[in-house]
Amino acid sequence: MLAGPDAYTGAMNLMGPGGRQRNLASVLGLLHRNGPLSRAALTDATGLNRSTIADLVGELSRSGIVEERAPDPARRVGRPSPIVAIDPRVVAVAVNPEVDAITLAVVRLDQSIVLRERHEVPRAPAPEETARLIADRVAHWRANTIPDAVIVGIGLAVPGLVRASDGLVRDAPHLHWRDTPLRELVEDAAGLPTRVGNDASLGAMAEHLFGAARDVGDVVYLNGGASGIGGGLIIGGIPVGGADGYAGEFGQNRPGIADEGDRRATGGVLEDEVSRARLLDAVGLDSADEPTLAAAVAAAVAGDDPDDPIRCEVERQRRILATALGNAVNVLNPSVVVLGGFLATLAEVDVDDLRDRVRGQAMSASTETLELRSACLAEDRLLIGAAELAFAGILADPALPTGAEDAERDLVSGAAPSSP
Amino acid sequence: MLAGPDAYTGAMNLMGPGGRQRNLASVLGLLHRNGPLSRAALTDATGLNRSTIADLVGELSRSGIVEERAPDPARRVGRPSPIVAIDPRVVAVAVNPEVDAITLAVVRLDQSIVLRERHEVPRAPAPEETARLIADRVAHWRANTIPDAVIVGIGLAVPGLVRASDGLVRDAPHLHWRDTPLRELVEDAAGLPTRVGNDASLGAMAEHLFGAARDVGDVVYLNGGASGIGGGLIIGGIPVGGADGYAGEFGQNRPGIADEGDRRATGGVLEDEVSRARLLDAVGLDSADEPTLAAAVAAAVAGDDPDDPIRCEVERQRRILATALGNAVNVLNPSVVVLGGFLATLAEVDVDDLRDRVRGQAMSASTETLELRSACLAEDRLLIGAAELAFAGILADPALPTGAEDAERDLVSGAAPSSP
DNA sequence: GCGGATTAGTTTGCGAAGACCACAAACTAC
DNA sequence: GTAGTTTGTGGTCTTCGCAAACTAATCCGC
Repeated sequence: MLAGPDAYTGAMNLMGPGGRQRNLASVLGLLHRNGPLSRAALTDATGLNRSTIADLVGELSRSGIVEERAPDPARRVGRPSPIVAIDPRVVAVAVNPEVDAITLAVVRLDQSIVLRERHEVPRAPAPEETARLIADRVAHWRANTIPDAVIVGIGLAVPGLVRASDGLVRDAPHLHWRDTPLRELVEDAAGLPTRVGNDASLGAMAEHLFGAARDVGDVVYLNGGASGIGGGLIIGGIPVGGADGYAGEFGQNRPGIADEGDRRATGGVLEDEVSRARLLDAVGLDSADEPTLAAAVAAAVAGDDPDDPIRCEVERQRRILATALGNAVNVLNPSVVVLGGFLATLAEVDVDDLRDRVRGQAMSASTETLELRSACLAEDRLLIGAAELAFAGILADPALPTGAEDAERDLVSGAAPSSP
Repeated sequence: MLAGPDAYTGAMNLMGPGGRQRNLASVLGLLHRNGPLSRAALTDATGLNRSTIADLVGELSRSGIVEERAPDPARRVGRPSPIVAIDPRVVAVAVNPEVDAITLAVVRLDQSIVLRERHEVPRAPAPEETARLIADRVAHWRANTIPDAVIVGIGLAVPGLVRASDGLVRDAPHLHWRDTPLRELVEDAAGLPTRVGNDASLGAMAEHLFGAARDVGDVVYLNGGASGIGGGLIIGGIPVGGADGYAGEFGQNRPGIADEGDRRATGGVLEDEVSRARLLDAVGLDSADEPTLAAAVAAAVAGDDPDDPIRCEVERQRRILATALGNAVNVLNPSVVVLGGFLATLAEVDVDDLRDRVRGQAMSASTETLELRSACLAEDRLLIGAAELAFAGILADPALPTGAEDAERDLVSGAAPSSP
């Protein structure tokens, strides 16, 4: 594009993300987080002018990112306002590779999950294998399952340390991945913009946006899984990665252990002391899903034998967990702590008691308004979090091309989707 | 203000802080953080157009917030660019009440300290006393010392828990203040916009902006004082307060203590185990300033007696400190940890060794790029932090009236400052 | 069921703000 | 001095959001 001396090149405003982009993002963000809203509601929420909202919605609609529906059967006086909703065709691919399986999903920008596939693998999958599987499945879906979808990108939730800047998996011990350029691998294989994140951090983001900590600005999230304890932080409404994206590794912390008799592991590392394996051991099971474990724990605690070994182990783990949470609360002053996995099981034995214990270990002021909650998105959590990574781009700058415009244009002109 | 049917009420853009305000703030922020810059440098740094920078600087200049100087004797080819600097008349009042004294200062928006006064008090000052002193001194300065200064507000650094939302001092144990509406008290007494913050958090902000962690986005700051250990966080370049503003209280944490023999206090609270008092005790002094203490510690460590009690105590505290730092690093993945007060003394015994110890206690990836640094702003730190609090308003929205315009107008018109 | 009240979409014009351009100014290097 | 470079300046143009006036669609009271 040659720009003559008098041509106004426009388009690129060097001011950076400002003005228009910002407003588009705020409208789209509202729809993304809150679900469908009337134009009137958008006007209210953004504080923008009616005409401006009309214009913004028009632009998003023309880009194929949102669609307008007839107003709800109005229950109020006045002219009914059309409902603006996210176009269901805008989706992301979410992937969660684990030791025993790779889970893939297609997640809509409106946060609903279109499809989910679990591919069992005999042993920990190699990165290349994972990339290939993703590419295959994406191609297959595009051709068959969701031909009219616009896939804006791929998000991966990896159980391990991930460098945020370039999607390099530094160390995922259970997958035996070390310094794996996963983002590059997947991007090359599937030909779609790809982002990689730590599973627990993405879980935190999902719980913050759509789960137990919805609309809460300062959240500490801790998840207890079979392989350890991971976590994530939301501070001031923003997911925290730290300098390299490794933030949130509560599992490696060494909390104080008040009673030396409570110590089981030599290092005093949280995830060695508070662990699902020890809990299973006490319960006398080799493996169990979370409800089974929870039931066994609940039964032991409900019994009246104060020396019940299950009960003792639960109490021991709760004591140490309380100290770890107290430390986190002192430093971060969150308003909600969300617990997932077996940590939720541990907490639910008696949430109020655990809260009191945390209060005993942290400053009173910080714990006054503190709430402990159990995570609530279950198996969708990581997929929603991973999708969120893929959506980050379009949410930050909805004007950026994603392919949705083309689909829209094709639709409008009645032509077949452009694929040479 | 009546707005006729065709009057453009303008001024308030419901878009919130956008466009103009943003650009003014970014120019002013650059000057505030970097010191004087040429207009060309501003153009570069902001990415804005030359003409836009001219306009913005013009507006700031007309408001009396910045001034333009003749270009530096140019050393480069091309037309020299005028230097834009912050007007030295724009100041804030910074206050740091302590048990034995109240320190007040007048700090320029360019971060230089115009004057500092230390008012010794026989016993912990009452809040009302503090407010009255501030009001008196401000009145005095206005009349005598700095008649042409424009005081944009008052910032207080309080050693205790401060609720960020309303400047309520929840608990400042050494001052015996509890649930004291300090912001209100000072605002009423002095008639100036007032902000209150925790001393350590403000120290963190100062070190981040102008000190040891300058230009570093993710910082953990820990300060060891006579009364305990306080701290502050900078995450993604933003000072972190948490839900209520109490974040950063590392001193109340309970880190793991690997060797039970290292335990001195029953609770295992960091600031009971790692404390200046215990260090002084080991050194055999009743009280000492930091250099004296540091010298004694250095001497003991330099000696070749491995059983030297000072050396042992230092090593013990370093072991526990390392665990506490490891915990913080795991959770926050900062790129720099800044240590102040006696914690700097402890660290400086052997910084590399302490770093290695932290590495041993935290995940390797997070500590790869980790740096431990000593704080460097000394006694100015809290005052600069407090002033920053007072400047927050003008920095966020330079267009907001501060009184600087009036001073400028008076100056230009040659009239005496308006004071009825 | 009809007119007023209410709420919200639509259209039009305006003003703010920043980008680009052409030109002038000020300096260095040769 | 002249050429080349960098930067300030002023004018024009585009974008974007707002206000105002109008219109549309609903509810409500009588």
